[in-house]
Amino acid sequence: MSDYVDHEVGNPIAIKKESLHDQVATRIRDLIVEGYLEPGSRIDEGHLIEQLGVSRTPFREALRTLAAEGLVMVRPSKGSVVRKLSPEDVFSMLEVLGRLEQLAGELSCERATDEEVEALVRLHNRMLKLYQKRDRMPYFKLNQEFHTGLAALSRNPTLQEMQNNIQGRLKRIRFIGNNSADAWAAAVSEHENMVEALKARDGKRLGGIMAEHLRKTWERVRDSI
Amino acid sequence: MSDYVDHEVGNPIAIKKESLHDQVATRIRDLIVEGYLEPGSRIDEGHLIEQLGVSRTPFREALRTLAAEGLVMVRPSKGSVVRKLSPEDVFSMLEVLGRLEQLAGELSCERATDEEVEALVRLHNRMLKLYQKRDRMPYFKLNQEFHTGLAALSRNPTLQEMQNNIQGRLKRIRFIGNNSADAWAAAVSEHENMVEALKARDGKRLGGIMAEHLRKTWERVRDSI
DNA sequence: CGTGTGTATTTTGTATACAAGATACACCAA
DNA sequence: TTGGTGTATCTTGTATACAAAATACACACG
Repeated sequence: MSDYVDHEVGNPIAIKKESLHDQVATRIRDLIVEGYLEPGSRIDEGHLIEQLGVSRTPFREALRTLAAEGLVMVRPSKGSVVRKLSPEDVFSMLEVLGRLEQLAGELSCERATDEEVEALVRLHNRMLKLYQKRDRMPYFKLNQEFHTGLAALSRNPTLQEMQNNIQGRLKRIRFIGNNSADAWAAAVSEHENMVEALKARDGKRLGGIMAEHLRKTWERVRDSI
Repeated sequence: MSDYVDHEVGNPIAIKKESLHDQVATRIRDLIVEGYLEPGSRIDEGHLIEQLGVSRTPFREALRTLAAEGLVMVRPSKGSVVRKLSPEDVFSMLEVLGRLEQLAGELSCERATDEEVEALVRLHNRMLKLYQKRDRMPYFKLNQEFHTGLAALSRNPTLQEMQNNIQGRLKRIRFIGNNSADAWAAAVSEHENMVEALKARDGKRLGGIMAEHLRKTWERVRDSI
């Protein structure tokens, strides 16, 4: 989740000291997303703390927050495993995510400033360029940013947090989900529609597009699970 | 969040050994909900571990999960505080919760068995009896159960998890928010409508009622924040 | 051979120790 | 008095030590 740790936001002077705990959590999150830690596999504490060069205390604390985020499972006295997502899990996440982004779409149209809308349009244009070059990885990253960005325009912190959480859990799946050329093209065209609706500030329409987009996302990833 | 800790569900033989960590987390959660730990106040580690009779290790792990759940804020090197909800926070949570329960309503009508529907109706009837006696506290508890129960009928674990998380954060607010007699009556009547729609398996209608119910909940609690 | 039982080894859970940082406070100077 | 500086004290962060499980494994017995 958004992990309520105060990071002195908006203070450029204060040097940010991230606790080992946080660093470790971020690190493991990455390891999971990038597939170095396989879903279902045990997390070898002894091995990892050696690799990371930290003691068990911050490491285990990190595991606890990752458990609360739903990325790992802690089995009492039996160690932790990277959580494995069943197709049903993924489906349920996309079902919820669809509604959340639908709401985000509706609210953004009401609450975003013109500047924010423009910024998102520019982001979209960068995505288009990447699509033309079929530059998958950077496209993927910007895509995440686009969805996060839209959620931010909703001015609803809870919505952002929940969206962020689900997105985090799905990242790995989508990361490997090498959707076909067709699917990619379809997704891009859906994004076109989003941007149009957002510019027109047509919340209902944008919401509908978001819901539909996520519904189709399921079809695009279902086979890669 | 649902705190991915394996509790050997569905195994009546295995004696459940809850780790200190989990017990402490539950305990602190209760302390927060019941108001023994005030929002905004610092969590005195030294004092609490003494009261609880545990060492710092499991205690601090518990704090981490509570932070991830959004109940506590950890300020690096400065200790933790019980998270304080601004009216905007509460509003944003209800905004999201409204959508989630709307979805829950829609899905339940499609996916619940007749038995499950009947069980929820019975729960509703018990609530009615409590309402007639104006027995606030037990009513409140059953109300939570009702909403949780409806979410369960959606067969969507992610939805249940998110709903549970938000409900947990709001518990304290709604707990103290002693709505007026009118407000209570209105809520009861809304519940009547829910049950009707559920029995008729009219998902769209139930969804609408849920969304509206949560919107009105905001009006019912806004002043008690 | 397979199965079970007891023991050794590893892993996990919790407590404690130590270090580093933050806070409180007293004392001095203007 | 007020403001600032240095020191003492208390809190927090991290590492380690110890205890309790769980797992692996070897050996005996059927």
